[in-house]
Amino acid sequence: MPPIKVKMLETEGGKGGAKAAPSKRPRAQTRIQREKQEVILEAALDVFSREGFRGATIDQIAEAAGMSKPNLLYYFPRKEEIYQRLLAEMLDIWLAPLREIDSVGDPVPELRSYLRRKLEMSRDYPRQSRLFANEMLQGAPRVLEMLESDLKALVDDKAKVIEGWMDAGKIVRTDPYHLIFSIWATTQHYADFDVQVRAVLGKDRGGEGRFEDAARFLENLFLHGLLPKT
Amino acid sequence: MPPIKVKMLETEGGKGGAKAAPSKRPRAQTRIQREKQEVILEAALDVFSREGFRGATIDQIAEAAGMSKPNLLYYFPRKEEIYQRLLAEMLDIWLAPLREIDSVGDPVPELRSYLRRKLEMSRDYPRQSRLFANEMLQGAPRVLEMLESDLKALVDDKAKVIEGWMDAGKIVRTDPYHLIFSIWATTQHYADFDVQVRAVLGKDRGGEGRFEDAARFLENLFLHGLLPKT
DNA sequence: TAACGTTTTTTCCAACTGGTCAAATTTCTG
DNA sequence: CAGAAATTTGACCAGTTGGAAAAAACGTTA
Repeated sequence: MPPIKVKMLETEGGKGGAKAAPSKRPRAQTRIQREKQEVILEAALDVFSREGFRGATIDQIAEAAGMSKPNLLYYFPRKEEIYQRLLAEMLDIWLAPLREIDSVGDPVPELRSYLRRKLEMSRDYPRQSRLFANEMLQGAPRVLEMLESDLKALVDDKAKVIEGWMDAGKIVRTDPYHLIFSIWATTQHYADFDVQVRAVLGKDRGGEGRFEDAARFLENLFLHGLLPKT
Repeated sequence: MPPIKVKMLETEGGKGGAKAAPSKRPRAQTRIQREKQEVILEAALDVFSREGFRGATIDQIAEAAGMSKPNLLYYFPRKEEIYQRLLAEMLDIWLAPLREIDSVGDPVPELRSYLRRKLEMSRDYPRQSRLFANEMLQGAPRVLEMLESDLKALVDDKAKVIEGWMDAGKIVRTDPYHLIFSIWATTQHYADFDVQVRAVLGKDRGGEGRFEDAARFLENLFLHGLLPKT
């Protein structure tokens, strides 16, 4: 499956320093270039995921990256470019777990591992989750197209897989789309609403253990629900 | 229970036009004052819920409210004030459903109606939900305190109610906190990630009917889970 | 080490930002 | 209707913003 594309403004394919060498010949990327770009993206993820696109400033990002604003702009000539790059990178890893859902597998281990993987993503990549959430809140101006095409296609596909499980009587007949939504919602909640979760759980239960608790809870919820088996 | 307080910068208690009448006597609010403030808050909700605090500009809000920037500032001298007012108003209605959960009731209708009410809020007040989500993504700088005190207390209380149900064998023994989180997450998802939901469901299923479908699905999920009763 | 390409810094700019202020206009009240 | 109070407007301001330009500093390699 091809990597997800956010309409990108030609992110400086590798001219060797954005503004240099007009039409001479595309040089390979320097070590410094790779490193600094990494640092910048890292810092930008921090800022964008907190403030959203409009709320974030190049100065903030530059400061977080430990360099001057013009220096940063040397590597990424536009704010928009950094953001879109992060978004695209993000969407790719973010949807990987869903892609892995396999029709041949049994639903129980399959769903269980999907839940777990999504929860692990929330634990290990919370900023990416928040970046995406921010974009959604703004109405997804930059990814709407891809949601309607790529994402929809992917979910349609997996919904069919789930329906297959229902046909085989392996799981209860229900709406596969809303099932997927609820898995997204419950797992991403731990990244996007992390502050709230910690605040409510309090000092004692708000530590790393919360993810284990959440995993156990969600597994039970999705498999058995709340009512005792009569 | 007292209304939730966000530390507010004295939102102009009613001096009758923010800058007027220094120390004369607090006049009652004019009709125009009430009306315009309403219009402004309405417009501000639109903008803040999309762009977040930093991303929103007074100009945008003024334009959406159909007035000039200085005119808007006549009613709310600070951007921060508008935002905090919205936040406080919002938290109050937002938590109402949770407050209503009753210990004497039976868990099934009680949880069912909580789910429904929360989902209705997502349908009827999506902007408020997104406003709150935006605040959470930013790390809840303005409401963290109240989350740690008021909200925690409220959830602690309701968690006890739920535990009572477990003790009585009415529902399966599980973590009441994560149960509440998952109800929040699943229901608010339909407001916060509305674009995504619509995009994935497509034109045909993305209409208003999606809330009925979601309600049915969530009810089943929370009560019975996915595995067929053996 | 000289020459060249890369990286960084300094300076600058026009547009936008939140907000002020006084004057002009409108609305209300007696 | 007159006068006072409330509302609206236009001009303005200092600080911030995204970004351009050019020069200075640095690194590499012939």
